[in-house]
Amino acid sequence: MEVVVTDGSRAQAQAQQLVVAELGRVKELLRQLELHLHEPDLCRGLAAQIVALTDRSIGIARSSFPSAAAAHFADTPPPALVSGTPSPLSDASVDHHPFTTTPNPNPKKRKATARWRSQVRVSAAAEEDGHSWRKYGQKDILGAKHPRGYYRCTHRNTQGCAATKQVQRTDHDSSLFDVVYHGHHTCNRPSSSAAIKKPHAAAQSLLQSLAAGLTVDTENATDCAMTQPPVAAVASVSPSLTTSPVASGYGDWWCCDGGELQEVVSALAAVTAVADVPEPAIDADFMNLNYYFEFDPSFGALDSATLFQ
DNA sequence: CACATTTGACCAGA
DNA sequence: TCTGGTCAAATGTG
Repeated sequence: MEVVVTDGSRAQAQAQQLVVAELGRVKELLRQLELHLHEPDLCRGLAAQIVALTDRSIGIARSSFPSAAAAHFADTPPPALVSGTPSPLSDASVDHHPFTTTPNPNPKKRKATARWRSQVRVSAAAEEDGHSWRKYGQKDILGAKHPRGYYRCTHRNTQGCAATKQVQRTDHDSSLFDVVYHGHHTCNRPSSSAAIKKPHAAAQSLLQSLAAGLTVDTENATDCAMTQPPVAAVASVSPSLTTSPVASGYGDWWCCDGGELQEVVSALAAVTAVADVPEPAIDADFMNLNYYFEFDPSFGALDSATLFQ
């Protein structure tokens, strides 16, 4: 599919037709899905097509009607892999406090977590991520086949490390896990090499290294420059990236693969004060995994003009 | 004995 | 009122 842009209104009209056509196909696929609910394999295939079509439609809408699309998709949940079906990942309580580890006055009250988080989908074999975790809870999640496990860093008490993660088997493939990380590790890991043994750990390491020295050169971001996570900056350039082949955006959620992650980080490095962008341990798994980021609108704007000037 | 996991209860927010 | 995140006592493991 290709949209030839001649002028703004005409291009928008063409895009509108494309979106309508795509949504029509989505509707038809949903009808088929409804008719074949008793056939799991067929359902999975149809669901994958629906996700892919929806992805394209959103991309068209966002590139052609940026303001309207931003408003409409602002609360869209994160996408699943194109090859899979969506899982019920919760975006329940996004904490917008900075990286505080202040004592919690109320022991039963939810603690503040770091404001950035990333999500990776990993195979069972790659679930180990080089960090030491201690499980502190498990919950059955409404609509999900598998319970969600809650983990915090083993060094939480000894070193005050506030990193946590949630691990949940995906509905459509129990050999895959959705892993949502909250906060950064501030603990000293026993072995740094362990962190780069697994592909998504390499991405975590990359982003955390970047976060440590990141200073975004915008007026609005100076207040939290020292601790501003790269994911926020990634999200803040979404208007450009969604119209380029670099990464796909879903409102306040982002998706890219390992190769795209490198491009995003490189683009960030060009407009930030990061002296050296670390080189992650790249392998085939790293490149093939999808990484999801959350957009935090409380961060200052770093627009496309700034990034690609 | 120290540390990790399990699991029911509690709590905040939607 | 319901749901998801966390706590903490009980239990398991080496």
